[in-house]
Amino acid sequence: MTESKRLCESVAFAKAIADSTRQKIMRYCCCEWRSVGEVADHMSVTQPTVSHHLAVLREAGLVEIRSEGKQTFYRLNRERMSDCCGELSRNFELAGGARTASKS
Amino acid sequence: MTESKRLCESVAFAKAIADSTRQKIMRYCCCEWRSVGEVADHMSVTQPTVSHHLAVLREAGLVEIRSEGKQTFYRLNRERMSDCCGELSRNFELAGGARTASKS
DNA sequence: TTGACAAATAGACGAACGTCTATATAATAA
DNA sequence: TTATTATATAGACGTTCGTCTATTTGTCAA
Repeated sequence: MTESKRLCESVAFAKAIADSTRQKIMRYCCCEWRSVGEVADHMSVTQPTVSHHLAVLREAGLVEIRSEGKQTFYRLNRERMSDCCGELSRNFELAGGARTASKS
Repeated sequence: MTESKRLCESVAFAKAIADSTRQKIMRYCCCEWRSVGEVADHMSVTQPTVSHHLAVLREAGLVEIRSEGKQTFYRLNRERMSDCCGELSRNFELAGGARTASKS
């Protein structure tokens, strides 16, 4: 993979997480499956706004999705998160990169 | 430090690196001191635009500065970069966090 | 099928952002 | 001092982004 491609992916990752509402959602969905309604109740924005942010995270591959009846559950994709953090580190030649990322 | 404060810092970090021009600058200044003019010559944007981006990176603590005569040299602050990546990992409970970050 | 509920989508609106040109500031040389 | 060079700042302009309300889509129960 070329360097510019790698930078491009790191930029996409950074853009996806560069919002406080989204990071709050990520934190809330870090370790448990959460329905859209649950997330909206937990925060100070409307349900469509939550849906919008979840879509941004989904397009960045940062959340996993599971449907059940009328509800849709989201959970942070921690492996992806780890990979992205590792790539970020590697792009700027930090000492050894992040611990959990290895495949390139 | 509170969780919301931690999230806030991760958001600020993400915003600072969430631009392709800035990441190109960071990459170019990763391992060598570079003057503003050098950076501008290396890229496809004007000198004031480079100055603007360097100011954003400076305010986020992501570059170090050194003045010499008329010139100003910038270099990526890799330790800070490492700390921010580590904090990002820790905020979302990745397995162990980044390798190089430990103090909290 | 109809009604109720959950989530997604559409469209509007203001704020924030990236870039530019023009200009100001600072340091050196003549 | 004046001219020159390097960088920063100011202000304008178009684009992207986050949020909202209104509506649509999808799923289940009666």
